[in-house]
Amino acid sequence: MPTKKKPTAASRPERRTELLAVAAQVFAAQGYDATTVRGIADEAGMLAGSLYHHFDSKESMADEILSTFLTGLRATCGAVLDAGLGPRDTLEALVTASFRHIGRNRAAAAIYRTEGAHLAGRPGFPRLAGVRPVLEEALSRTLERGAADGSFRRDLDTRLACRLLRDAIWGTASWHEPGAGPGQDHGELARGYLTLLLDGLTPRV
Amino acid sequence: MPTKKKPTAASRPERRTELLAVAAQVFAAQGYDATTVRGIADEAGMLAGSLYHHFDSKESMADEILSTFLTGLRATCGAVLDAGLGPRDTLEALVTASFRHIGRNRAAAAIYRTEGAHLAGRPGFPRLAGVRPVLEEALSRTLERGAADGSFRRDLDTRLACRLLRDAIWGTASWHEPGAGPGQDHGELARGYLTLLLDGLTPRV
Amino acid sequence: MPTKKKPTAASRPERRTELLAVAAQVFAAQGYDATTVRGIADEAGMLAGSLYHHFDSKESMADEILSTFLTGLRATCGAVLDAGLGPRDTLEALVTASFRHIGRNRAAAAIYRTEGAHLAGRPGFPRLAGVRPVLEEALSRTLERGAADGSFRRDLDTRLACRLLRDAIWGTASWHEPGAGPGQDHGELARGYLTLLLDGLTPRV
Amino acid sequence: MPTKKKPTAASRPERRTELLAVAAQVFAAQGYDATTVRGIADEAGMLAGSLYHHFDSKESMADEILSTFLTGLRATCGAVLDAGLGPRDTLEALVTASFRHIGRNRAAAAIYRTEGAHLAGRPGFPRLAGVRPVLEEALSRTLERGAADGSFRRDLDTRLACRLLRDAIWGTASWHEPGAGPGQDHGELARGYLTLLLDGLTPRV
DNA sequence: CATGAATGAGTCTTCATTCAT
DNA sequence: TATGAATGAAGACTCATTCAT
Repeated sequence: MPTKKKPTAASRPERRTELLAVAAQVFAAQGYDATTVRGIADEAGMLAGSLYHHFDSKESMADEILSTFLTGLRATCGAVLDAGLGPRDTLEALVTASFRHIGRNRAAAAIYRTEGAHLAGRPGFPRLAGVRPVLEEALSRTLERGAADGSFRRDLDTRLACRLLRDAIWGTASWHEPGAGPGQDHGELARGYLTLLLDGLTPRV
Repeated sequence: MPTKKKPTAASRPERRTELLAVAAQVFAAQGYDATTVRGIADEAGMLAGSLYHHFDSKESMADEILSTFLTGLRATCGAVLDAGLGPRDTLEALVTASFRHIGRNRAAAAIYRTEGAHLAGRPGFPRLAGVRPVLEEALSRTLERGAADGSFRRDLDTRLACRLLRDAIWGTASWHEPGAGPGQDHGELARGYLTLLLDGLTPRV
Repeated sequence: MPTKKKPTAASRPERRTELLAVAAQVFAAQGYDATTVRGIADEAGMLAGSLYHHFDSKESMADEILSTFLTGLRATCGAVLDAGLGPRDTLEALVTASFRHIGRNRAAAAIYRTEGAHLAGRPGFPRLAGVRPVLEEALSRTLERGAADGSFRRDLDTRLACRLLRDAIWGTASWHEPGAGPGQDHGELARGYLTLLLDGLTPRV
Repeated sequence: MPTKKKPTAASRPERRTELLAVAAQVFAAQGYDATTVRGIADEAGMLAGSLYHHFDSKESMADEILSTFLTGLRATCGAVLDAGLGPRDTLEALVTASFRHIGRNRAAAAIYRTEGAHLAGRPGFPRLAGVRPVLEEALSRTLERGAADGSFRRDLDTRLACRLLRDAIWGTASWHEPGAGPGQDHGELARGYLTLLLDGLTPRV
C-alpha cells in the first residue's frame, strides 16, 4: 500500500498547514511553554484531543513550524549565494530575501527569534537541534569576501558587522505590528536598512 | 513606619540579592516558564519551599529581577540625556552606557530581551506592565534632534535608525558567551558598533 | 447562545451530581479543609486531576453543594409561607419541611451547619456569601405573626424562640447516625419536636 | 529536681493561658484547619516558631483548649448533679450553669461545637478522644428521673427532649455577637430558654 | 525566650496525552 | 476525524515544625 502514511499524520496536508499556522500564531503570541494545547485547539475550533489526529505532540508542532521556516530560509540564502553576485549585491540580496522570508512567516520567525535557542536545547526538537545558523554564516562569508576584495572597508570588523546585521534582521521579527500590511513593506524596509548600513560599510570616496 | 517590612520580603537584602542573581541565571538559561522553582532552589543549595521565605512567588522573583534591571537602565539613560551633550555625543554615550549596563546584568538583560514582551502582558508582573521602553525613547529623541541640527544626515529615517540601534544593542544581550570576560569588552564593543553605525549616520564630507 | 457551556462545567449533569454527592459525603465526614481533593477522587474511583474535568476547584464543589442545598431550602420555606396557613400551621409546616429537606440532604446540611459560617466568609464561595438565613427569617416572621394574633403566647420572646427553633432544627443535621433509616423518620421526628415545642408556645387553656 | 517541667511547657502558666486564649479566638474565628500557627503568632505579637517554646504543636494547643473547657463543664455538671435537687431544679441548674460556662468560654465552646466531632476522631487529640458527652448524659438522666417521678410529663420522649435541650444549649455557642456583653446575659438567657422549654415539659394542670 | 532561616511533607491545580465512542 | 472523559506526571505554593543564633 503506497498510501500508508505516518500513524498520526493522517490528515490532509491542507488541514495540517492550517493548523500549524494557527499554532504558530498562538506560540508567537504567548510563548511556547505558556501555550497550552487546548489554547491552540480553541483557536482552531476543535478540542484539544482532536489535535492528536494531526500531530504527534505539542513539541512536534513547534518543531515542524520552526524547521519548515528554517528550511525555507536556508533555501533562500542558498539561492542568493549561488547566484554568483559580487559581495555588495550578495549582501543586498541576502538582506532583502531574509526580510521577505521573515515577513511572510512572521509567527514562525518570532518564535525562532525568541525561543529558538531555548528550544533547540531540549529533547523533542530533533529537527531544530542540528540546525546551523544559515543566515549568519552567509552574512559572515559575504562580509569577509567583501572586506578582502575592497567592496567593503578593508579594516571592517567582520564579526561585529555580521552580528549587527544579524540582530538588525531578526529584530524585525519582533515588530509585531499586525496592523502593518503583510507584504509590500519588506522591500522598502530592506532598502531603508541597507541604506543605513551600507553607507557605513562602504569605503569612503 | 519605614521599618515595617512585608512578611515575606523580609530577610537580609544581601541574601535576597544573591538568590535573585541565581534565579536570573536560571531564568536566562532555560526560559521563565521552563524554569521550575525547584531548579532555582537547587542552584541556590536549598529546598524549593525555602525560597518562599524570601519571595512571594516565582512571578515576583522575575518581576523584581526585570524591574530592577529596567530601573537601572532608566537611570543610566536619564543621566546621559541630562548631561547636555550634543546629539552625536549623546548617542555615543547612550550606546556605551547601555552596553555597560547590559553587560553587567547579562542574565536580566537576556530575560528581558527574550521574554519581556510576553511576561509584561501577564498578571503577576505589575512592575513590568507599565514600563516604557526608555532606551528606545532616548535613542529616538536623540536621533531626531541630530537629524534636525545636522549632526546626522538630514534625510535620516529616524524611526528605522532607532530600531536598528535598539536591535543592535539588545542583540548583545543574547551573546551568551559566558567565557567572554565580563568587564572590559563593553567599551571596545560599544566603540566598534559606533564606528560601524556612525559612519553611516554622519553626513558625508 | 444557551448551548455554550463553560469549559469545565461541561460533562453530563448526571455525573456531576454523582460526584457532588460523593464530595458532600467526604466533606461532611472530615470537614472541608481536612478533605483532600484526592480523598474525594479516591471515593469516586478516579484520580484527583480528573475531578477538574467536572469542577473548577475544590471550592467550587463545596460552593455548589451548599448553594444547591440552600436554594432547595429557600424554595421549601417559600412554598410554606405562600400557602396562606395560620401561624401555628405554618410553623408546623416549616419544621416538618425543614426536617425533610435536611434529612434528604444530610451531608450538605451537616456541612452547612458546621462550616457554613466559616466558608461564607472566604473568597471562592461567591454563591454562599450573599445568602440570607431563609429558614430563620421564615420562623421569625411566623412567630411574630402568631404572637400578635394570639396563636402563640402574647408575651412570647420571639427572638429567643426563633433561635431555639433554629438550633433545634439544625441540630438534627449533626445526628449523623447513618444507620438510621433515611426517610420515614423525618415525619415522626418533626411531630415529636413539635409536640415538645408547641405545648410551650401555645397559650394555656 | 522538683522544678523539672515538661520540655516545651517551660513558660509561665500565665503566658500559656494568654496564648491559649488568643489561639482559641483564632480557631473559633477561622476554624481549626484554616488557622495557621503563624496566624496565631501574629495575633499574639510573636513569630510562629516562638510558639513552640510554649506548646508542642498546633494540635496540642487545640487539645488543651478543648479539654480544659470540657473539664470545666464536667465539673460544673457534676456539681449540679451532686447537689441533690429534684429533677426540675436540677434541669434548671444544668441549663443555667451550662449557659454560664459556655458564655465564659465562648471561643472554646464554639470550637467544640463546630469541630469537636471532627477533631476527636483524629490522632493528636488524645484528651479529646475519650471524652464523654457529660452535659448530654446529665440532661438525659435528669429528664428520665423527672419523667418517672412526675416532675415532667410521664409520656415524655426523653431522648428527643434531651437532644432538643442539648442543641438549644450548644446553639448559643454560635451566637457570635461579640458586641453582646460578656457576662450578665447568661442568666436572663437561661431563664428565657427555661421558660420556653419548661412550660412545654411540665404536665398540664 | 524570641528570631528567622530552613525543612519536608503534602495540597491544589494544570496539562499533555490517550482512548473508547 | 472529532469528542469528552480520564490519566499521570509534574509544578507552584503552604505550612507545621526545627534549630542555631
